[in-house]
Amino acid sequence: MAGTKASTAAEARDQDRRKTILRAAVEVFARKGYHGCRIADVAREAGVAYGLVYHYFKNKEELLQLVFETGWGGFMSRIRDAAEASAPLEQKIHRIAQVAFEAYRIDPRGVRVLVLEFARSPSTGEANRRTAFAEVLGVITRMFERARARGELRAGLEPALCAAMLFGSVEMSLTGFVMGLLDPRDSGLLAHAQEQLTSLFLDGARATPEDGRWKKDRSGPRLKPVRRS
Amino acid sequence: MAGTKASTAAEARDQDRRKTILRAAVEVFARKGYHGCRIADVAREAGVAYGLVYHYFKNKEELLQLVFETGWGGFMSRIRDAAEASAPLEQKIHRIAQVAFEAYRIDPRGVRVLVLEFARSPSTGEANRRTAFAEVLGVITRMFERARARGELRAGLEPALCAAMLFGSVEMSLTGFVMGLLDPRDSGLLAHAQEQLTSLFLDGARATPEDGRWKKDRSGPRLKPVRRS
DNA sequence: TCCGGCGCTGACTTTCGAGTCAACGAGGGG
DNA sequence: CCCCTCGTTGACTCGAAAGTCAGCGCCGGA
Repeated sequence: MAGTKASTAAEARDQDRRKTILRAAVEVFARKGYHGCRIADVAREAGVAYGLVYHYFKNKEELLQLVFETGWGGFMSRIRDAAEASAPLEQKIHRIAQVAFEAYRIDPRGVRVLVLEFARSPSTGEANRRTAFAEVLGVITRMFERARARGELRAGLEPALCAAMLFGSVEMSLTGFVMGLLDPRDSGLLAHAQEQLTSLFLDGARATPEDGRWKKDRSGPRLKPVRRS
Repeated sequence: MAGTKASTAAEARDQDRRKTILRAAVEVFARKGYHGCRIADVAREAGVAYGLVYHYFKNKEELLQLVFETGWGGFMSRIRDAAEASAPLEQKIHRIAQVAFEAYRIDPRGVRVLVLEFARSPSTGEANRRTAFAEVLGVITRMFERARARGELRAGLEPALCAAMLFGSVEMSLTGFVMGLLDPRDSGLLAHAQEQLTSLFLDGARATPEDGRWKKDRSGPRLKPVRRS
C-alpha cells in the first residue's frame, strides 16, 4: 500500500530527526553540563530550529530524561547480563568491569554524561538518579547474594556493601578517566584498569607473602611497626 | 581599648550572622539540591531578609562555594591526616573509612551535600569538583605509592587505580546510606561498613579455603565449574 | 502549473529568580 | 533627648531561558 509505505517512510524520517536531536542533546550535555545545556544550544548543534525541539519532545525535562534513559538503559542491560550470567563470581566481576571500561573506550562522551552529569546532578529532582542507583546496586547485590549462597564470597561480607564497593570502584575509576585525572594513554592504563579492578576486588590490595621479604599473617597482630621514610 | 573591644564584638556578631546564613544554606542545599536552592529560601531558613544575604556574601556563587569549601575542607584534612600518618597501610585505610562513616553519623546532611550535590555552578562548579577529586585522589594515590615502596602493596597494582577504587568504594557506600538504599539501622550496618570496607579492600571478596568445602587456589584455573541453582 | 497540508521556523511571551537600592529604625554617642 | 550611623529590609529591576504560535515554504498530488 502506498499510504502505508509513505507513512512508514515518514515515520522513519521522524525517528531520524528525533535521533539527531537526541544525539545533539548528548553532545551539548556532555560539553556544557546540566546547567549549560540550553535548548537553543541543542537546536543549533542539531542544525534545526529552536521550535522543532518542542515538536519532537514535550519539554526540556523529557528530552534530558530520554538522553539519560537511552544511555543508562544500554549500560544497565549489559551490567545485568554480566551479573545474572551463570558463571563464577570472578568472571562476572570481570565482565562488569569490562562493560564499564569498554563503554568508555567506545563512547567517552556518553559515559561522561552518565557518570558526571546524571550520577551527580538532580535532573528530575532526585527520583531518577535514585532509581538508577537502586537498580544497579540491586542487581549487583543479588549477584553477591547468590555468590554467597554458593560459597564464592568470603564469610562476613554483606552483599549490599559489596555491591556499593564494586560499583563505586567502577564509577570512580571512570570518573578519573573522564576528568582526565587518570590518563587512558598512560601505558594502557585503561586496559590495565579492568584487570586490576577484578583482581583487587577479589584478592585485595594487601601484599602477599611472596611480594616482600616478610611473611604476612592475615590473622596476625594488626599493628606492625613500619619504618618512616 | 573601647574602640577595639566594640569592633571586636561587632566582628563577632558579623561572624555569627555569616555562620547562621551559611548553616541555612547547607540546610536548604541538602534539602532541595542545587536547583531548588534559592537565595530566598536560604534567607527564610536563616530568618533574615533577602537582601541581607548579599550583605554578607558577594553572590550565590560565593555562598555555595563557601558551603562546599567548608565541608570539603574539613573532610579533606581528616582524610589527609589518615593517609599521611606513619602507620601500616591497613590502619590508614581503616582510618579513611572511619573518617567517612563517622562524618555521616555526625552530619548526614553535610555529607549529603558533599556526596550528592557537590557544589555545581555554571562557571566554577566543574573546576571545583575536578579540583576536589584531584585532591583526594592525589593524596590517596601518594599513600599507595608509599605503601608500594614499602612492600605493603600487592605487586602489579597501580596506585592511582587503587586510589580511585578505595575512594569510589567509600563514596558509593555513603551514597547508598544517604539515598536510603542502605539502611544504617539495619543491624548496625553503618558500623559494619567501615570494617568490611577495610577488610574487603585489603583481602578481597573471594572465599578463602576455610570458607567452603573446596580448596581454592588463587593461581589455579580461572574457570571453575559452578552448579546452576 | 496550481493547490493544500504539514514539517518547520524563529520572534514573541511568560516565567522566574538573581542581584539592587532607597528607605527604615534600633541604639549608641553627643 | 535628639540625631546619625549602619545593619537591615523587601519591593523592584533586569536578564536569561523555557515554552508558544502564527505563518512560511517545500513537496506531493491533481
